[in-house]
Amino acid sequence: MKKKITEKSIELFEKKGFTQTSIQDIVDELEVTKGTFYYYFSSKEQLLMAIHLEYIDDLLERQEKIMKDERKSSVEKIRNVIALLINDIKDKGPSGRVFFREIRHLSNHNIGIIKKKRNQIRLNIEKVIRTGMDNGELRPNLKPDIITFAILSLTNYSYQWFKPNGEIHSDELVQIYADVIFNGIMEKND
Amino acid sequence: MKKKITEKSIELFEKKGFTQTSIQDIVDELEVTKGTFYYYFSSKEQLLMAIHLEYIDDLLERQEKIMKDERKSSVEKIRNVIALLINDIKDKGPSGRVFFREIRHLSNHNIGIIKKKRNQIRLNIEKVIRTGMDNGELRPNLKPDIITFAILSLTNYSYQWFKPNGEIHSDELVQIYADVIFNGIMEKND
Amino acid sequence: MKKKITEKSIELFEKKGFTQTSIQDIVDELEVTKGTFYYYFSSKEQLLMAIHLEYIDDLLERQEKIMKDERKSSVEKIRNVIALLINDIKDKGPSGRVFFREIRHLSNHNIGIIKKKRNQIRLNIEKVIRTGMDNGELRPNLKPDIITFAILSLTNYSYQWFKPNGEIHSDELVQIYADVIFNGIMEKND
Amino acid sequence: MKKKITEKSIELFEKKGFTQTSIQDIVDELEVTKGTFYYYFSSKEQLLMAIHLEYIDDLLERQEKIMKDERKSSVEKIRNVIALLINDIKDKGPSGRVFFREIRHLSNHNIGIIKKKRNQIRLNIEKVIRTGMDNGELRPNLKPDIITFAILSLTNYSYQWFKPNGEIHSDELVQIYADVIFNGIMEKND
DNA sequence: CATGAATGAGTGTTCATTCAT
DNA sequence: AATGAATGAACACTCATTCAT
Repeated sequence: MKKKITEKSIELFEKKGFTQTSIQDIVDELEVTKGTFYYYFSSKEQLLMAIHLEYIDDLLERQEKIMKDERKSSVEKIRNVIALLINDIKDKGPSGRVFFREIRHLSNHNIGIIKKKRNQIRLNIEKVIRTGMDNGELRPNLKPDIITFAILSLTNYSYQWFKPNGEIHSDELVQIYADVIFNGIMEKND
Repeated sequence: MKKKITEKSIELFEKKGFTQTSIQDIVDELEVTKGTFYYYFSSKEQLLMAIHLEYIDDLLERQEKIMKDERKSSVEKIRNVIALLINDIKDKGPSGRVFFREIRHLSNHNIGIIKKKRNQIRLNIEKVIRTGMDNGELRPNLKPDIITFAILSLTNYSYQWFKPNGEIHSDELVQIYADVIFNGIMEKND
Repeated sequence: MKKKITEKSIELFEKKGFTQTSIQDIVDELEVTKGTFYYYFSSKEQLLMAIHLEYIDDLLERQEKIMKDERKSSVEKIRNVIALLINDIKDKGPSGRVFFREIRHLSNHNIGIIKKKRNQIRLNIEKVIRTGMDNGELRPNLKPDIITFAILSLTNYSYQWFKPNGEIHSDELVQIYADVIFNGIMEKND
Repeated sequence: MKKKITEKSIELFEKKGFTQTSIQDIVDELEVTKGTFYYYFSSKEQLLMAIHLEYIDDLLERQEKIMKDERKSSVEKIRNVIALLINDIKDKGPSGRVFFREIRHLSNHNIGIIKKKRNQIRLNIEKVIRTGMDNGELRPNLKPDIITFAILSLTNYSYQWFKPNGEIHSDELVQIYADVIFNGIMEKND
């Protein structure tokens, strides 16, 4: 039941937004009553927090698996992380959108917890960029923090427009984005 | 007074979000009454629409001024548009954030109007990319629509993290982002 | 202007009801502002009272003209009064409907004034019925007060369903109603 | 509680009118809160509709019981219907008054539903008049539709003035009204 | 585990009225 | 004679939350 509530909530939060979705809406769709909801969650915010935690913990775990793989070059790791973040939108689209949009409705305390984990993801990318700069895979004059933001912008903003079942496939998008990031769009005349 | 209401609303919408900001909050801060608000705006949504229109119309106008300048190369135009979009966040930060976050609270009809203008901005970028590809400034094998999304991701997502008064100056950010987009981050070994 | 306000108000009060019609609605239709309204009327209720007074005073005056005519029999007078009340709906339909429906929105003091005049109309009918009973025109065993209510029911309720431009003409309605009142509907077997 | 709300609402709607009665007024009198009201009724209009439906359905049902009674002559049926309608005002006075006065505040859709049932009552009377004309109980030259309006005028308008605990008893009123309708008020000279 | 009745604070909105100009 | 800005009290309605059963 807890699982069912979470899933239906994600669906509704994505469609109508957190504030616009009432507990009543959620329990109506599940054909239970409000009492049931409050048996499993102590508040609407706690439900939102659960959704956020599940999303970010899973993502972080999978990212760190990539990061720890010593057989991969820095470039490969970056490419893998881009793939991870883009594919997440394909596979867990609604919860991703909820994650990016509704964090504001958490309490300050909970926002802190989530942001810490989000920062961890960012710092992991920054670190691999630094490594790549040091070992000659990447240009030596980059600002790793800004480059990290550039990568996260590409991936995170894609939830705003990327339709997983649309014309372009997520694998193709990953390839194009990686190509832009690594090679740029300008014609090289040498 | 209409101006004062709009400005205070943008400030509050940015801080607390559209739904979390009540008309009461707005008029309390201005030390007027709700009647005054409704003398100037027929509804809360109409106020939000006014904010959106003002933002997008100004942006579109300035973009088209760049696009029409025949002395500029495609690369220059792209660089100028990146600068335009990034600097907007510096100069009109709060309304930009409201613009990107609260569009959902407009009616479908109004969303349509805004999206049409937003699409125009996107299509203008796409067009200049195509021109650059045709005249040899840009690599010939690009997907202009996706590249456009990449550029918009960089600029639009920056409102999420870029602090205009922080360590990094907006001009510097523009330069780095343009460098990434044009040249990529990978070291060229030739 | 005062006349214009009154007329437009009657029109709107009939269409939407007194409470549902705002001062704003009235002045919008006349393309003036609320200030203008309050220059001519001190309150919304005073406007309603003016409408009521105009209606009832005119009606009462015309009824008393009928009553004082010594050449008319009682039966003729009753028939004339029925015609007067029915035709009023044809000629001054909207204000009649406002009169019958919106009196409740007057203050107690004003309701008293109107009801006094309305009672006068009723008592005038009652008196002519008594006269008719005394002089043998009408059956001697009637209750004049109840008969009066019967007559007023027929005429006053007609505003609820009678459409002046519909199939039946008001003259015909008067004739049928007078026939019912005077002769009844039962077949006489003698 | 639903019953209590309905009853108190009828009482208040009758005293002050639908528009002039706020939900707050209703719940204050019952010493509950607005939330309770909205737990039982989804809107103020829905409450009004419930009142209307209860009134008209009961009336229609009782009328049709009279109409189907084959032992009764047409004249008897008409007399019974007059008694039914008049007594309803005695027994369910307030809801009758609400019924006749506040229908306008229903939505068009709901007005349609109620009017259909109201028309059924009217058509049932019209039919029995036609039968009476055919079988010689009533004068053959009547207009059944207008006569029906006459009867309904007498009964329906009585809510405007008839006080069940006043001088005159409802049985007496029925008798007088039936006498007027059947025999008229004019002295027959034969 | 789950229900359903009830709460109470809050929301956007309306509107008759006032008043300086 | 008319305007337009402003008021403030009221209104229908919403909703997260509580709690006895």
